[in-house]
Amino acid sequence: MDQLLDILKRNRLSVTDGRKKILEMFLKTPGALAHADIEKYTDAAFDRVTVYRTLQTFVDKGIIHNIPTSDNAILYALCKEECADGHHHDNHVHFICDTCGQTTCLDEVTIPEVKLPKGFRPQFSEMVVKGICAACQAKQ
Amino acid sequence: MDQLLDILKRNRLSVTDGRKKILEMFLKTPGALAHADIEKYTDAAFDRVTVYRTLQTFVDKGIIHNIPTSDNAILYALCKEECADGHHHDNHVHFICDTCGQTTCLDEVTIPEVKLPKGFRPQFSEMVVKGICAACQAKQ
DNA sequence: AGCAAATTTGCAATAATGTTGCAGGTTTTG
DNA sequence: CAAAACCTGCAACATTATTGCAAATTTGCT
Ligand SMILES: [Mn+2]
Ligand SMILES: [Mn+2]
Ligand SMILES: [Zn+2]
Ligand SMILES: [Zn+2]
Repeated sequence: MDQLLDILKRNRLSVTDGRKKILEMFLKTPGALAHADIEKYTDAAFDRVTVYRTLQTFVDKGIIHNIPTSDNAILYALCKEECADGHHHDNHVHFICDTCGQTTCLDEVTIPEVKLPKGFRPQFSEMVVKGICAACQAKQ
Repeated sequence: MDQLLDILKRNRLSVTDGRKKILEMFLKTPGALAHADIEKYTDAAFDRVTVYRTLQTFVDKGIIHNIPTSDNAILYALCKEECADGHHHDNHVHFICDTCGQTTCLDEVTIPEVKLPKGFRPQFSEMVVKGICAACQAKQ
């Protein structure tokens, strides 16, 4: 069975055109996507509201995770196998390229633990590194 | 001289009611603030636009820095002495409490370096830890 | 295939958030 | 104190996000 359908079925989601198209986009794209990217790619074939709801559904199901940023953009990227239904395990570093603007999941780079001041109990960490990505570096 | 005036003078900013009030709020607050917090605290005495512009000015001058989040809120917190005019040096970890919602600058906790895949050149890192803060832990 | 139930979508309305130009007001400079 | 520099508030506009509800689609079942 198609990977796309497999993911939707596994998460007990109805298979609809919008979900297929949006999920397809995530499977094809190496980096992260913002709401705006999806609207552009799908050529506004789906209502904005549908895109919002689809992204939220995918996050809830553990199909995609979001990436913290300092500006006001919410970015999303595909989760690996281990995430499921409300339990995310995306403890990898994210890289944002200053040159091309692309955000990459560095799945093989684990977020290091840090020693916190007395009394703080950590549960989950996020780390974003900015700089120049491998692709842009190679073009120099 | 008052700390408040000192900071404004040092950054060659006109001393206005709005800037005094907003800066005062940052000096008093242990955690981070969002635009909405400031509007609430100042009781809408200043126009929204003025608040936006004041925050932007403070960021430009290196008086405050912003903090990455996964949702759509931009948070701001005071910078330490070393930041100035467009050159931020806030390489500390931020902590977001799941219980009280407060975001804290852990100034003494430095963001660790990570080994990136071949070709990636890092320039700047951000790290956010979520969990239960010292204050909330103590109340248990 | 055909039908009923469950789910999803699009539309419209509304809210929240952020940006810009400009005239009038305030602060600074000397 | 006066002129210059700077800052603020208003209005208008733009973008982004949320909600309720009816129509459309998908699913589960015969
Ligand atoms: Mn990721
Ligand atoms: Mn900080
Ligand atoms: Zn790049
Ligand atoms: Zn707390």
